[in-house]
Amino acid sequence: MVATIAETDESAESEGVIDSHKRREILSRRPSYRKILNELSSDVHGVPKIEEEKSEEEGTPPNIATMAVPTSIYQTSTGQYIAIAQGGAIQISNPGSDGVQGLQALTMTNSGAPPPGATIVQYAAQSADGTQQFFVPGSQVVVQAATGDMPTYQIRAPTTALPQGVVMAASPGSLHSPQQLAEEATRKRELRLMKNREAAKECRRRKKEYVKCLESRVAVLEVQNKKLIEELETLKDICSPKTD
DNA sequence: GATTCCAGACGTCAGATGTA
DNA sequence: TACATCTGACGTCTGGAATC
Repeated sequence: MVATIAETDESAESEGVIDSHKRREILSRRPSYRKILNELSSDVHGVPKIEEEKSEEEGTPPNIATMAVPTSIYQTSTGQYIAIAQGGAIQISNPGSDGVQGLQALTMTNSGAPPPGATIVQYAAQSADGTQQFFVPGSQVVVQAATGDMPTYQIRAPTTALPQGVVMAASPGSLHSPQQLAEEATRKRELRLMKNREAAKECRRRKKEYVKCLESRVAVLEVQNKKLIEELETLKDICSPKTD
C-alpha cells in the first residue's frame, strides 16, 4: 500500500531490516504448495494434483503438445505458436505445419553451447515502447508486449535500431571488453528477472489453487463432522434408554 | 467529477528448498 | 555442493466501490 511508504524510510529502515530478519528466522518454512497439495491429494480422493505444467485448458496446439516440456507457449498475431522451453530454447511453429517438422528451433545465447545449426538469438531489454524483443538474425524480432495478463508475442521487423546494451551475437563466448562484460551482466540480470517474474506468477497461481483446495477440504470435513455428530447422538439414544 | 479506500495483481529481492 | 527454482515479504500500480 502507498500508505506504508513512510514506515520504511529513514530511521525506521535499519530497524525494519532487523525486524525482517527476525521475522524470517521465526517463520518456519513450509514445503512448496505443489508438494503440500500433492500430499493432500494422496490422502483425500477428489483433490486435484498440481501438475508440473499447465494443462490443456490453456489451449495448447496439438503440434506443440508433442514437444519436449515447454515452459510457456504463446500464439502470435499471425497465428504462429512460440514455445519457450526450459533452458531458454524458443521454438516457433506454423499452425498449418504437422508436428515437429514445422518447428524452427532457436537457442538463446545464455543457454549454454548451442546445438549445431541452431540459430542464435540475443535477449534484449525492454524497448522504448514497453515491449521486450528477442532479436533474430534475418531482420526479424520476437516482440513481447509488456501489458495485459498474458504476455503476447509477435514476430515482426524491428521498429527501432538495437536498444542500448544489446549486441547481436555472432557466436557465444567472445566477450572481452569491460563494456561487453557489463552488457553480459545486464543481459543475465534481465533474464534472471524475467524468469523470476514468471516464477512469481506461477507461484501465486499455485498458492491460489492451494487455498482453494484447503477451503474445499474444510467444507468436506465439516460435512463429515456433522454426520459423525448426528451418528453419535443416534447411538447415544439407542444405548441409553430413558429411565423414569 | 474528485477524492479516498481497498482488494488484487504485479515485480523485485532475499533466503529457503530442490536437484543434478 | 553449486546452481536452479520456489516463495515470503515488501513496495507499487490499477480498477472499482464508496464518499464527498
